[in-house]
Parts: sequence; C-alpha cells; structure tokens
Amino acid sequence: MWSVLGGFVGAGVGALWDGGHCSCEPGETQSDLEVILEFLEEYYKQNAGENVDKVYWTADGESYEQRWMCYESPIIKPALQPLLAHDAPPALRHNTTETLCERGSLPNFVSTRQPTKHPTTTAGSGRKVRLFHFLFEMLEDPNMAHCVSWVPTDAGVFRFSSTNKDQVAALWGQRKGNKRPMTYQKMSRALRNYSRSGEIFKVKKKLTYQFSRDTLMSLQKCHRGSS
DNA sequence: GGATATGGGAATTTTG
DNA sequence: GCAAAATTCCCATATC
Repeated sequence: MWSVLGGFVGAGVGALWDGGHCSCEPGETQSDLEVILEFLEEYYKQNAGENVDKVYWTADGESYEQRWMCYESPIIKPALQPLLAHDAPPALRHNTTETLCERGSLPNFVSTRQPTKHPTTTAGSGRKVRLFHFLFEMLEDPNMAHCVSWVPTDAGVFRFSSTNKDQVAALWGQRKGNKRPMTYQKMSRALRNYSRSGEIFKVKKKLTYQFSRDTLMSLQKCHRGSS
C-alpha cells in the first residue's frame, strides 16, 4: 500500500533510471534536471494507457490520492518547536517515526482549508497533495534513499542528496503537474515556508530539514493506517 | 573568485 | 471574489 510510490520509483523509475543518464545522443549536453525531465516524460509515455494507473492507484483499490486524505494539517502553532534531536528522548533518537507515533497522542487536526470537493491533480482525483506528504513518502521509500534519506541519529531529520536533490524536486513537480520544471531551489523555498507554519524546520546543516514532532507523528499514523 | 546552499521579499498561480 | 498554499522570480548572503 504505502509502497505505491516505491513501486513507481523502485520497480518502474528505478528500473528505467540509470543514474541520471537517459538515452541522449552522443555529444549532447543536458543538465541533470533536463535529463530527469526527459526521463520522466519518457516514463509517462511508456506507461500511458497501460500502467499509468499503477502509478497512482493501488492494487487494493484504494487510491493513492486517498492516502493523503487521512492527514489534515496540524493546528498552526506559532510556538511549535522543532523536534530537535538533542531534545528528543533516547527512544526517539533511533530515527523511528514509529516510536514517535507510539509515544504521543496525535494533535487535533484542523485543516485551514476544508475541502469541499476533490481537486483534479495529475494523478486524477483526490485531495491536493502537500509537499511534506510527498517528502515523507519519499523518505519511507528505500528506493529513494539515494535522493533523500533520514538522518539515522536524529528523529525526524532528513537530508537531500547533493547530487540527486533535483530528482526529488522534479518528481514533485511531476506529481503536482506543474507547468514549469520544479527545481530544488524552488522546492526548498516551499520548505522554508513550512517553518512559518511549524511543519518543517531547517536544520543548520547542508541540505538538511526536520519534520516537527506533530507533523511527523501524524504522517506516521497516516502511513501505518494505510499500510 | 566561483560554485553552491541558504534565506527571504514579493508577485503570481492554483485551489477550495 | 476571497483566502490559503504553492510556485516562481530575483537578489543577497554565507560557506566551502
């Protein structure tokens, strides 16, 4: 269930992705992002009408988009503190969001944008996907560890790969169906905006961010509930 | 000094 | 039409 994207990235993309180099003509120079986008385009072409549903829909009939629906944005807490690793109890330091979930109760979820209907996304129908949901799925997918991964010693802390960070951004852009290609720079700008709402904080380490405790717990609950 | 990462203001677009 | 969220552009600063 949770491995839908994993299946997409792992079995599909992973099989096609050969480290950022598609079948370019010899001598042709492309930026990493262009290569990624070309690859994604090719991937979608290959799956159009045949496997495209597999990208966003699961075999058990529950839509991939629906998985996002179990999560509502946490209450905006101005004083919400990040789940600093050094503040976390030992049990929380093992990078186990599961442990986090087990320890605390979930916040009262109050979405600031109560949906009245399901918007159309690139995936079809379902609630609008938010970036931190997407990142969490990436982090839970071992096949994406080369792009973004948990920092083992710090609970809720994750780090982008300096070489593959744009791959994550490109996938996010594809996920949203953006007109223009998403870049890490733009994605990181969105991540910085999360610091204002207390959902994700910037860690003073290169390419490193951290989910807030509440965000992490709710995402984890969603994860476990859907798996 | 160049490349890269970070940070933020502000305008624009998308969505409910 | 409005508000919230996200995107986009652009520039400044910090670090290696």
